[in-house]
Amino acid sequence: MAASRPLTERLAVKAWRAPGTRRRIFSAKRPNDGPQSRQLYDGFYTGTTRQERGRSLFASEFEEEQYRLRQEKLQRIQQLGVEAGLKPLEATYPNSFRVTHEVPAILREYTEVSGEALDADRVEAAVAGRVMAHRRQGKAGFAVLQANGARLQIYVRKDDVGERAFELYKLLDLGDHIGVSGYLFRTRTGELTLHVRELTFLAKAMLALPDKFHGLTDIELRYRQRYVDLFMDDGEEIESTGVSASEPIPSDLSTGPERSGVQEPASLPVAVTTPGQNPEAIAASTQSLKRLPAREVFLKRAQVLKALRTFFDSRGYIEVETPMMQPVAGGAAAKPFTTHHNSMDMDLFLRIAPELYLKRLVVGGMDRVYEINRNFRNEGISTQHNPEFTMLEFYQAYANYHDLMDLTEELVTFVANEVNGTTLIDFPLPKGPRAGEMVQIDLGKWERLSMKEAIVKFWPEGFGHPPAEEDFQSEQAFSSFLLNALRELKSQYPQLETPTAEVSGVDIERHRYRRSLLTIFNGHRMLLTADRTEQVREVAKIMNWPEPTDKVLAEAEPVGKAIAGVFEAVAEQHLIQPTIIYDFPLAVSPLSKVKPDEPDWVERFEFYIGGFEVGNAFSELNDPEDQRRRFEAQLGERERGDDEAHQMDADYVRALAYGLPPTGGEGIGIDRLTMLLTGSRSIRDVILFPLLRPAKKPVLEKTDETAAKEPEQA
RNA sequence: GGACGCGUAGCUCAACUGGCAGAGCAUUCGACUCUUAAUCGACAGGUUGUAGGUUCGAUUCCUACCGCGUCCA
Repeated sequence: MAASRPLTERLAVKAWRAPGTRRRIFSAKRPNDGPQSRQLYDGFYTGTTRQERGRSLFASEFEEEQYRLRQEKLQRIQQLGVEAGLKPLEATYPNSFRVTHEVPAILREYTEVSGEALDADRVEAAVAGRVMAHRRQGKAGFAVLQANGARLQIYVRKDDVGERAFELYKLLDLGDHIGVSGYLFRTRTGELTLHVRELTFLAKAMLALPDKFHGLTDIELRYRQRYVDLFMDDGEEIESTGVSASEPIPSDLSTGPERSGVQEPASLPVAVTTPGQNPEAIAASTQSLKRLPAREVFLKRAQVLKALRTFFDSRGYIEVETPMMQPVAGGAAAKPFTTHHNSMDMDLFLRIAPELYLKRLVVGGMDRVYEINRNFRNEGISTQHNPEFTMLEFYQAYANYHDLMDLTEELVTFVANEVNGTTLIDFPLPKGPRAGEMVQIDLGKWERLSMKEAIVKFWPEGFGHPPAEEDFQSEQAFSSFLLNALRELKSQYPQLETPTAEVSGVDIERHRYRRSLLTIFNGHRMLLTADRTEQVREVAKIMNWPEPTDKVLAEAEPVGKAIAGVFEAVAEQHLIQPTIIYDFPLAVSPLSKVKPDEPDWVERFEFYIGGFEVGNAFSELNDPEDQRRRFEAQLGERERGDDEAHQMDADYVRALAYGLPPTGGEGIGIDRLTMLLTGSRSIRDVILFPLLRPAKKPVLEKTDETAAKEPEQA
């Protein structure tokens, strides 16, 4: 059958590119149409309605042409099938195919069996899969079938399958699904191959597969068309950051002797293949320097979930499901998504955390509960943030945060061993001054630091002395301390207020780091209470800033917020090996129980791995009066403009009034944990369908009517 | 929200200082009964993300916008 003339000749109309797309599309809604082009355009799909034209979209004429050609092939496949006695639909889209072996099972079972053994004792098999390679060689050919993530070569010879089946074989395209039966053998080069005797067509790929060697490398396309990514992606070498990996961070950023990450040998290929390791271990470590194929990542994700359930189920926890739509979005500091229930005429929020419901269950006598489910936060998107993400939360009555620290270490170690068979991971740091650097992390080795200790330990050089215990004691003390730090920095580093884009002759990374610290130490965060007017003025003077306005002066923050902010600025990025940071300021912890002897601090910890927060836990506040007061304080924060401040939840206070036993509770970000266990640099790599802006280019959606008509027009 | 980078054929990538937009894979046609990123021969495939500007001339320079990425906030 002759290829038809290019569509352009027939249609005399040019495709245009929709704004913001890389592809040319046909659409009835073409902007800026002149009368002439509109006329031509209207003639494009004769006999179809305007609406249908609007939906009849291909990436290009080329793709449309190809789609049509494959429809013609499908017709011929149908003919072949009908000649062989099949009904038309059985020939093109049969309902099933009975396999005797799964491809991965065949590979497992016969990988060690020699060609001679296979010839002597023939193994018959029927398998099915997607055609991923198609090599014709005159009256024979090899193809590669992929199923369940495994690939098996097949050998098709005209003499063996007959004229009709070989015609069918010639009509196959990459991406088609077929079933084959025959016997196993080894080729001259030793590859396990199925010698085909019968060939059954199962389904057609109407669109072209990506480059067979490179696959999809366009990150956007991998996320948007995950269905392609999943069967095409076979991983890739992680770009070598070997040079920066072995370089320590600039010396004036590393203060103490405790930069454990720096002193670790970088996990270069050379480093992992130390003598004495068995071959599998070497292979495994070498492999881990490759990005895992998408499919593998999501298989591991499933194993993570399974391991978590095993862990909790075996400890007497009950898995529960609590509302995702909540009248009050509580349990965390975050902006919620809003939705509306029509028949009840009621606004609802997608939950930002299950916390308050789970604690209600503990009130109800479910002493150990856990939930693994989605949370939704209406915030920015980054390599560690997706608007919907999966959270594990668990609560245990009669436990406190010390118990949970032990449990956390046990849990992470257990999951790592279940999923990877080891607690060692090679992980590309996703952010901070060492972003992109490969580090080796041992998920079985944990360090514990109080927040105060962490601030002292990671206090940067050039900012004066780190805070002393008494500096944390009062607002006044911490405020003066920060002020001195600022003075010190300014005296040591006069370029401080120069914008990063304008500095010259200094290390940009170092400069950026100082600037980012500055944002923590500066203006509004220095305003620890409303009565800081003089200090703010002094800061402004040091920094050559304009005289603070009343608005700035009014934006006072509690000292606890400033301490937590300083912790994030100086310490978080250094917490690469698993680290528990415990004892948080009360001001940032509206649901935690205070420490009995330090009323401004609460029994709470977060744990950090790879430079970011993975989990958060505390001894739960169970005094309803105290809880009510804290909600009210949060309302005050909210009125001051903090729309992440916690909302009042009167029913939760009521639940507490029935009596919550002393309880420890914890939340763990499953996506982030999965990132660590799969070596993924972005949260989008561990979420099947991460949120993206809708593509302007619609994915294929062609009406049957137009599709059927066109060949006839040719 | 800011800074930087990217956007060229279905896919993966070229195109020097502004000078005729090119290759591989895939597709189409042909050859080949042990190939494996098969090979060999031929054809076809493009409004260089969009809109404007500078220029004799723009994929290249400038502006705005769209999308994505990275870092920062």
